[in-house]
Amino acid sequence: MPNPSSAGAEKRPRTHAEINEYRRRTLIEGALRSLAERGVAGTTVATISKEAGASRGLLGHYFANKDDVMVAALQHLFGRISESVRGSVDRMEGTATEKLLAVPVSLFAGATFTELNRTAFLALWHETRFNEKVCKANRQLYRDYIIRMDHMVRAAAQEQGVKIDAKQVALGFIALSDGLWLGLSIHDDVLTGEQAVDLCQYYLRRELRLV
Amino acid sequence: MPNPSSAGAEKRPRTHAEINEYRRRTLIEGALRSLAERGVAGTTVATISKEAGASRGLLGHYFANKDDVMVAALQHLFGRISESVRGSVDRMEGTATEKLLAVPVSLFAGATFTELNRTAFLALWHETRFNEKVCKANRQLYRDYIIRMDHMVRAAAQEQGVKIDAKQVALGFIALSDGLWLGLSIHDDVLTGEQAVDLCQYYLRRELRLV
DNA sequence: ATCAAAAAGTTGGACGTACAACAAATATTT
DNA sequence: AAATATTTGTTGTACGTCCAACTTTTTGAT
Repeated sequence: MPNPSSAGAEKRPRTHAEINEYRRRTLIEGALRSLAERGVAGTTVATISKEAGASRGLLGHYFANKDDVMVAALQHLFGRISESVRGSVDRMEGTATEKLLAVPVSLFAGATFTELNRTAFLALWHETRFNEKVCKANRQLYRDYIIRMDHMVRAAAQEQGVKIDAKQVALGFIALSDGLWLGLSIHDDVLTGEQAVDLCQYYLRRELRLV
Repeated sequence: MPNPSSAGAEKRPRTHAEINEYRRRTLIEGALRSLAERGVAGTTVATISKEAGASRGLLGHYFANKDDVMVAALQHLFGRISESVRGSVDRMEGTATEKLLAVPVSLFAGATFTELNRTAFLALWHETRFNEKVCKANRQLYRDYIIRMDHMVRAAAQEQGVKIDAKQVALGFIALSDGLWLGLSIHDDVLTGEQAVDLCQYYLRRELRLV
């Protein structure tokens, strides 16, 4: 009964290629849901499979072991967020500065800044400390993320005609937004998404001498 | 044989009061070491007890269950860091502004910013999502932390004669430093402790109109 | 001050549960 | 019919909690 809990109405895949893609994806999404709902310690082959609407044994057919599922889950989650941000930034028309300031908006927008994403991300960040493969994957993803932010900051700085250490500003922004992401996921009462966006934009404006 | 791995030379406690304090402390420290070395999923009653130099059954004598150990571990860790920062700030002579700028220095100093502290903290932050008691304890600790930072920011702002939203600045600083704490614990190659201090101080100086 | 009874600290094993990984059998696609 | 997908049962390990036996400290009557 391939009918994962939250996937909703998806027509059943028929060809081997379709099945393969479908199972991989639903198992990964099941892993993320399980991580978000039950945490690292509570996530087992059984919970992942159940969330994915598959049997226990099927996980072994698509992944060598549980650790590999975690790696795929991190890449999937990071990729989803990254694409969402990049998509909404690329789609918009405006100056490099405006695009840079749109990043935090997208980062803390409803579709991205969900309970599932936040909690799963925290779980996988924890996982990086004890799973070498997850750690390596995360390093690579962050390297690319830093480079992308560095480019955006540099373009905006050039546009504003200010000389700044773009790398440093990019790292500061990433640290700030990560802190807000994880902090907010714990203290819903202390800070709203809007405040988080404000703090990030304020930080960037400051660095670009716009305030 | 009450001889915890890393506690070193401590004379064996004799009185019930001493024993009680000693066991509680070493069990909590054992839990933190286990969390840092093995993570949430790898930390069991057996690993905690082993790190503490006690038998498995003893944990049940001092704590109702494993979850309660986690709560105590979070309070212990947070308290240790908090006292370290507060101690080094209170001890120094200087203006309110200088004291505020000393916070990030203390936060990223060798004694506090250790692999053990970082990894254990990340593990316990993850734990907050799935352990109601840990979550509540963390909320209270952060509430106090925010209030303390808010006071320090307010004092520094008054000293500099600038009007700022102290709460907002405090939250921004906490998010930034948390992001750097956790980010750095994952990417040792990207950022040094000095850079983290610079970023935090720069942020605060900016808000105080010192740059 | 002495010393036995009480209290507190401590241990390692037992129990039931649940895990990841494997294997053999069945169903579906090619 | 061959290959691939999928399920269910099995295996050995390890978990948290409980518990009965044992040791050390404390108490209090003398």
